[in-house]
Amino acid sequence: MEKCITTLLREQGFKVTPQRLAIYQALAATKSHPSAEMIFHELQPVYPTMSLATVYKTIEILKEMNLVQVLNAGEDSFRYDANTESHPHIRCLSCGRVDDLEGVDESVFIDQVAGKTPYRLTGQQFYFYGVCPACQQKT
Amino acid sequence: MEKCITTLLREQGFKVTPQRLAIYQALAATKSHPSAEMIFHELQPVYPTMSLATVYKTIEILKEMNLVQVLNAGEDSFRYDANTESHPHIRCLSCGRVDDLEGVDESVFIDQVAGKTPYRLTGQQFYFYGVCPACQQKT
DNA sequence: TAGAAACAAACAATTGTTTTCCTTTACATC
DNA sequence: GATGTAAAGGAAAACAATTGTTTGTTTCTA
Repeated sequence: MEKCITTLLREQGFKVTPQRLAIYQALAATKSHPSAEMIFHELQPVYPTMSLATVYKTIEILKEMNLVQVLNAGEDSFRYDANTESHPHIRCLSCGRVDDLEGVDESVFIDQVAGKTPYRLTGQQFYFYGVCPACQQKT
Repeated sequence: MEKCITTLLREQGFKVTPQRLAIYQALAATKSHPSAEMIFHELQPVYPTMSLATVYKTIEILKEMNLVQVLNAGEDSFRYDANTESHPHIRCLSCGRVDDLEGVDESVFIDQVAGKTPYRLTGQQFYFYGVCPACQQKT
């Protein structure tokens, strides 16, 4: 995996730097869909000189290379996902966590839409909102 | 319709002002899902003293009263819709317009998700992306 | 290992949105 | 209809997320 991203960066003419590897690996290693801020704080202890701007710029590159997708789950900041496959997400309105929705087949729904709209479809994002199991217990 | 929103405002203890009526009606009269900025510019000629802050404050109230819903179609600003029913939207990646998706039945998909997730579902947003008919012709 | 190209970090600028604070307005009561 | 008061409007400043710009540093080729 590390070899992969290293190679990919080189192929696209980007330099391979520890910061870029760290940011990508932080994203690839979690399912928590962190924001730029969250990545920054996670890496801060290991890379004390890392700046938020570097996180944003690296994500920009990863986005360009199709190694991350951007989520916009109705919050005031973006979240990022190293799983670039289109898949639905769900956000807990109580604690704010964002999870993948597993085992859901969206293709039928997408096909239906593709057949009905005059647009030429290129992608989609599905966001569900609710209360996660942990927060349900709290109440 | 106008009587309706006037009454609703009063019932909730809000004052009825020309600005509030104008903002709600601008939203109710269009299917273009305008942003705060767009509403502001539309009303500017009629209410020269109207400020962007008033637009935001009024939208906040309308949101609270469930008279508008907020869209977050992956742009850098929010859009608003006086149709508060949950329904899928599609955005043109070329010109930026946001349309409703008509005649699409999302209930089967939602039911599927409700059955699979441990979350207690409260809502959802579906965003599709593509190229609108007008922009397809341009290319 | 030298040197050019690309980079990271600090800092500043932008942009959408919210807050502040003072003036004006809506509206219940007289 | 006049009036008092709480709420609303407006301008500007504040804010927060993100994006440029600059400058010294690092990577990697030759």
